Amino acid sequence: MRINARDPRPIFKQISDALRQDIAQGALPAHTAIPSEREYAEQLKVSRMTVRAAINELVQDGLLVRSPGRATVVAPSKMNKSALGFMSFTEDMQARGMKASSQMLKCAEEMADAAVAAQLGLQPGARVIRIERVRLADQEPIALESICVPQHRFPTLIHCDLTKHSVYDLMEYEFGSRPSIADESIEAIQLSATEAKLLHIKPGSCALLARRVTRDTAGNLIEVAKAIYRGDRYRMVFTRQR
Amino acid sequence: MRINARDPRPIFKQISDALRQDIAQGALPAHTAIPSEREYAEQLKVSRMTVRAAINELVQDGLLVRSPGRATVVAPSKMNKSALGFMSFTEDMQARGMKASSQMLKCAEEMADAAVAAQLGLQPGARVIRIERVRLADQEPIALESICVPQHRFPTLIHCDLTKHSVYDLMEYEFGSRPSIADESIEAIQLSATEAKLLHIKPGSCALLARRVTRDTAGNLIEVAKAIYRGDRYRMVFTRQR
DNA sequence: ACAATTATCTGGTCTATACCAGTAGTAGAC
DNA sequence: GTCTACTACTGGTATAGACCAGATAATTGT
Repeated sequence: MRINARDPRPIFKQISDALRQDIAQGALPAHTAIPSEREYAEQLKVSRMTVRAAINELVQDGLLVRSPGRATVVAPSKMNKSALGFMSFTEDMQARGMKASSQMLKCAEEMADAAVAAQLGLQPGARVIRIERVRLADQEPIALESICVPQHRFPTLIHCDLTKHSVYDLMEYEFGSRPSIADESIEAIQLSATEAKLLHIKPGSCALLARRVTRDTAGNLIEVAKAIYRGDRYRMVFTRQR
Repeated sequence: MRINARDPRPIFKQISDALRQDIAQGALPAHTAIPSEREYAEQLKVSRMTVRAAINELVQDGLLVRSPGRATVVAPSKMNKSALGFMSFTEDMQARGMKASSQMLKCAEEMADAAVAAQLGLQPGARVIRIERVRLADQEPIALESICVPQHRFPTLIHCDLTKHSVYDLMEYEFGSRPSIADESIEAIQLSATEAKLLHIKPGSCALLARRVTRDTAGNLIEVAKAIYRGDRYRMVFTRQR
């Protein structure tokens, strides 16, 4: 490896790119200790701070792990995967080895109220599709779900067979809009009489209220969702990284 | 703002924390240009590279945006919710513009029970440090928190001043173990009489129960935490990507 | 009044050096 | 042999300076 002065990339970028490639190609397997920062600096005839800038980039990306006093080593590949990800109810239950089904409460076009319009970036009164369902896992009611999507983006969604396909699958494969990133909030609430009845439990029981605003890969706002999960049957799990 | 030489945090961290707080509290609204790196350096009597390190952290977190030739500005608020990534209670409250404090219930070394030992990858009976606190936001009790860390990795943690520094900061800067990735689960529960009393609300009220197992950047298991948040005062927010 | 130049800002990169706190191997004391 | 003290390493932090390219504002020349 050598530094090329005519390369338009900054020096630290040349170093980090070369290192990144070595790791990707397996020339540096997991747990391998890379040469020390001072060694790199001397060998490449650059300052140690420049080498550090290069290594910092890869540490940030989770490809390298620093061990003060010891060395910097290539991260095990399991750490390289960003494990956080959100799922539709269908996927969620599938991951738990249960079968998801639904009981439709409402599926209709309507005018967006002010709150929903704002969350979806629409004019108040724009047309949206609202789908309300009781969600079941292995035939047992687990959650109440209400989702709202802009009508102009998914015009024929109300005519699709929602018992056969998950809404997310339809969004992606029928309308070319893949859910990609979501802002979510979770709080603990007490169930009202109506909600409790639909979930077959006592009014006043505890439940999780999850709200979600979803964007597709292009950054379009595609869904606002509200879901109420039985506190006695559902635990939400996820992975966070910082 | 001033640099405190007796603060265990490195200088760049003191600067970035102060800036982060200013942004969270609205002292620096979105699109505000912050002073130039050279200005900060001169005013705080530190090197420009140190200021850069602090600003880099916030740019990384999406709180600041650099504009070469112009200035560094506060990111628009929709971007700057330090959304993805997990946080300590202290950071969480800081992000909401509130002041975190604690009321210590327990801080002691003890034997790990089977469950905790398994989660931390220790032998049953290994020594752990348990810290139980009531967490307050702006003097109001919000959460009950119980964390458990392996004694061998943070041997002197019980002697640290936990009122001055967050446990995560101490882990990172006193013991060189930066929390990096966490498996978390959330459920809705009813408060017991004891819990309700500590939180100053009625027994049987709804609450969020969050459990967390945390690893540091090197992949070591460093913490199991359990936190109970008042349902009427706390909403957990985060961003998911898939 | 307008356009072109210049001076002075900004962040981006880089150097060379320094000291610290840990880790680990080794040489010497016992 | 075993233990301790030393030493040579590691990455972590910090300094003070330097030059670059792009953006901007001030100063020119016309």
